[in-house]
Amino acid sequence: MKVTRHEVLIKSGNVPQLSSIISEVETAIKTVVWPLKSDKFTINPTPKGNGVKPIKNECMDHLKSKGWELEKRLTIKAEMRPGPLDAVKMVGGKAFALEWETGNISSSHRAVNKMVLGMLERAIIGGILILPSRAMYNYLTDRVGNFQELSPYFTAWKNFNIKDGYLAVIEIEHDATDIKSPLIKKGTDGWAEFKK
Amino acid sequence: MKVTRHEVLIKSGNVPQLSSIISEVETAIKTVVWPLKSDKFTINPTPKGNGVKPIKNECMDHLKSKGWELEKRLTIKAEMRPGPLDAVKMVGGKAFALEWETGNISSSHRAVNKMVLGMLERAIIGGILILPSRAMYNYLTDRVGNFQELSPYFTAWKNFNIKDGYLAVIEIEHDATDIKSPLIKKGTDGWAEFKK
DNA sequence: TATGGATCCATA
DNA sequence: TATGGATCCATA
Repeated sequence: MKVTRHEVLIKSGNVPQLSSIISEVETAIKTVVWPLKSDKFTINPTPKGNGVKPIKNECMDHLKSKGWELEKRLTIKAEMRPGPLDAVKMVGGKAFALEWETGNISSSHRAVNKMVLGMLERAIIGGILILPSRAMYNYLTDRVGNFQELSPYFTAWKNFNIKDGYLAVIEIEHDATDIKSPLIKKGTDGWAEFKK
Repeated sequence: MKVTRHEVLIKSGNVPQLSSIISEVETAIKTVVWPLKSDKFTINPTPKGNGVKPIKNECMDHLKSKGWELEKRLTIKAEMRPGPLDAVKMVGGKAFALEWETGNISSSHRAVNKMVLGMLERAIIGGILILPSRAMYNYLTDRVGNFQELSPYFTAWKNFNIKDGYLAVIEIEHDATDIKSPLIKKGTDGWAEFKK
């Protein structure tokens, strides 16, 4: 998998180990391949043909090996019963959050809103959201989050006044297309195939 | 239908005819009944049993009679191909937006983000989002937008610095429950077909 | 019960 | 093709 864009929405004050966090995340993205055991990510270019759930697994495994905690629950606000974040790294006593968006595009809005809220409440020091490019989106489950569709909203999120924090959105894309590459199965079947 | 809460997120500067807009919207909400032709909204209290699509129709019809334009497309930003807003009223040469949320809760995040963006870009002078209460939500399609689940994010949206504008979220609820009231019919989106 | 999906629909 | 939605799933 390759990184095609890295858009910074908020960067201010002091964020411990920021450059190594960014480096770890981008390196982890590049470890993601398809089919499994191959040396790059080759997607079957069937429109809306591929499921999304298993795609992020190798990235998360790599981050875990670098000290990130997976499926970590953080208390963002007292009245929220928080769902887990995909990955969290503790840096200088503070939490840095990573989300690899595989839900609907509207869910991407919630993901960014949650990271902003977390920074305002000082529950996290920063966050990164990973989204497919529009080119990749065309081969995935209809209406999943994608960089292009979220991008008009970037100017709004840039308005937040955060003292110390970092917020970015990373666009990813397959390395190649091949009609002979297996479709990523949808639903729980895809997960089962990944685990074999 | 009744209005159970009206939470103001942004109120600043000058918004033409604001009090009459609020009054029209709240009056329109109260015209919504179920079953049709009855005098109040009586919901069948089957958990997740009722569809959401037809609920807002009477409210929109009432607003249309008060000069609101329905399913109106506004250019929020140049690079967006905008979807329609549920209802828009022109006041003092400016557009005031109304959305009655019937999608997934994550879609409610997008709806508010869009109104904030519209105010920052000065494409709209204000906006109101209408959401079911948690009590009503329990009888509707699973995971639809609801006031309680969105409320932890209100503090984030209150941070925006808008010169002239109004942004609010209104919570609505059925007037009564009755197991003999007809279920509101569901469509075939999402997993509905898959299940068959 | 609560939260974050994962999927397909309708329509301009 | 692009956008907003509507529906049910998985799991703590």
